[in-house]
Amino acid sequence: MGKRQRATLKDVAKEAGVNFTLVSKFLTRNPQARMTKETQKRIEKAIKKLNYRPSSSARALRNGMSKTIGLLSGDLTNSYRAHVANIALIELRKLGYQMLLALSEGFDDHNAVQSLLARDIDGVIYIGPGIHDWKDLPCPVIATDRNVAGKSTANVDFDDAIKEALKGIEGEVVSLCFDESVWKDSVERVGNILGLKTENHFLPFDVHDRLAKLHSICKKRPQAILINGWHTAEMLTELLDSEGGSYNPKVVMHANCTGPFIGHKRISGAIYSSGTDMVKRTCSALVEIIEGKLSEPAEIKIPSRYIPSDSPEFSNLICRHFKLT
Amino acid sequence: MGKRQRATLKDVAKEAGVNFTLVSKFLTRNPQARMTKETQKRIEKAIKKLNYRPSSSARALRNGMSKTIGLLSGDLTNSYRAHVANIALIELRKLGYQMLLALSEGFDDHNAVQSLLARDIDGVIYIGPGIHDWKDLPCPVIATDRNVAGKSTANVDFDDAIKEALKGIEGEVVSLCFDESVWKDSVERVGNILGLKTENHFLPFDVHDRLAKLHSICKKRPQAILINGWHTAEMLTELLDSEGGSYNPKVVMHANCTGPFIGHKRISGAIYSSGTDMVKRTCSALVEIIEGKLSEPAEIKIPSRYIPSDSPEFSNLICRHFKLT
DNA sequence: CTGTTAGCGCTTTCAC
DNA sequence: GTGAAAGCGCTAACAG
Repeated sequence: MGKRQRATLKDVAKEAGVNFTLVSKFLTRNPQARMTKETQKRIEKAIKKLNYRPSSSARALRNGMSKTIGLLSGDLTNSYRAHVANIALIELRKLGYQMLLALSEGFDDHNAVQSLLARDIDGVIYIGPGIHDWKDLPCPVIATDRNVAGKSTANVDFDDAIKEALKGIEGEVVSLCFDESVWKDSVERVGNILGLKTENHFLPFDVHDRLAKLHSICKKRPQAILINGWHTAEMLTELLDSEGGSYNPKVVMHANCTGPFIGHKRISGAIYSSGTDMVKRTCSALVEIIEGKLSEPAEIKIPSRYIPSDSPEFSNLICRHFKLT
Repeated sequence: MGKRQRATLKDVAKEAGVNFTLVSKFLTRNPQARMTKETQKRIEKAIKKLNYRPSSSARALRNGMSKTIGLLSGDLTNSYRAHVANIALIELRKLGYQMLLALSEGFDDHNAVQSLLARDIDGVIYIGPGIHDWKDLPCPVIATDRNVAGKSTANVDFDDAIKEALKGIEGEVVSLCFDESVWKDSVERVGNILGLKTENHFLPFDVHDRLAKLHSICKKRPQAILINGWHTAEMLTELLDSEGGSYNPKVVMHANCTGPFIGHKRISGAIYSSGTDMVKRTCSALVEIIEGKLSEPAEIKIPSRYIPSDSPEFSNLICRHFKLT
């Protein structure tokens, strides 16, 4: 099966009684050929009649670009990633690009990268969990929440928000994040400026190990705990609860989404940045790079700010369902 | 910028000192050209050295197929769809196909269909919410949980399971589903066989309206309520709870996933079918159709069976996190 | 304003 | 065993 026999340019041209290149020029709005209204009409009619659609393969071959962007992601079962994919898809379509999906397996990007390279993608958005192969991708890449030499990034600018969050803190500050996040650098920078003792811990991916890590951190009783990663924030607040209120650090988390989790009394505030905005800007920056309007590597900064939990704005982040804001 | 300058067949051929068609034959394992080991070695080396990757656009153009399948889906924010997309992606890759994603907007498939058609996809998997344009897709299509004239489908075979679920029922049976589901037909068929009075109601998509619908149904006090759609099952059980136990119908729901919702005491049992299996078979059937190994339209039947809530097996379906089984 | 031509990278007969 | 040549559908220079 499968022999579509779609109409081609030549079919359309024959139908319209013109040369097929003229049809091409019509389609691409080539200014070199402003044909008579009469001709245009005929071409339009022929296109409609034959239900003609240009072959993207032929165009890709000819133009050297496929108007397709690869989303290199981890498991979509993770609702954060599903949201990102969703927004990216909509945004890319607006920009005239298709989205090809590829999933890393565990932390291994290798196969996913290969499957993307096998197609002639014009660029890659990286929201995967891995850290290796993707640096070698022979096309523009933009990654979120991580620093990568020579590649474009879209990172939240945490500095001012963290500074605000740490106001009034004088004791020890512990920060928690995954090791690819720019969060750690930000906490360090701000800690230096404020003259605070900060300590960063990378979170094990395994939930069991992570809980153990949280336990050991709580034992040291830091005055403030900064968390990048809402799942971990949930775990921490549950842990603090189970200890019965004897230890009450200032807990600040990063939120670029709404969720039920944020409602927890243990959280003193959120460092808020817009997840939707991040994805949108990631998409548009990538497209601009591809189209030569922006030079690579680009460094997109997503603004953030501190929202204390007693501010009315905070309640906007509380919502029964997880959702990027 | 984008000028990749990837190596082509000719580059490889020059490097290996052979004709470029020979390289092509090497790549495609063309039996017509079983070259000397020596030549093979040289070609292999050249490919590696130049980091050659075939141009999929050129191949697509030449071969008339792109080895790409479109997933026409609704919003991925819905975790059921995200799971399906996830599994489909993995499955399709195993089968040598890429996945292009397109999202319907609301119930409108139009733009999504167009964006898919614009690319030279070989086939479409339909898990969208819409009902219109997709019938006209000029390529093999397989849809899940709905009947469509002339197109392939992968539907759960509910009959036996429903028969089992209705054992012992003598009063009125009400069935609930979305209007595209094959669930309704199955309930009708089984009702006829068992000589039961069955009544089907289509569920409004809007949650508010749906709740009203459930209210009106409960007023009539049917002896059994069959639900296809776990979200609605949740709503119903909550509703029954709020009525304080005065009305206790036999509630049976369809489950092709695990979830916390199933734990509810109100549910007498689940009609179980494997969601993962459904997606996998959908993918492989579509690929077989595309490759001419299966004639279209294919009708895939996914088995199901009734699992009463007091059976030990039922507890396997109860899980904190939603997941396709 | 419209047509001619070359060629993107690849596969596939068909010769040698 | 290997190579020559045609052509998939399209675009863009270049002629007319």
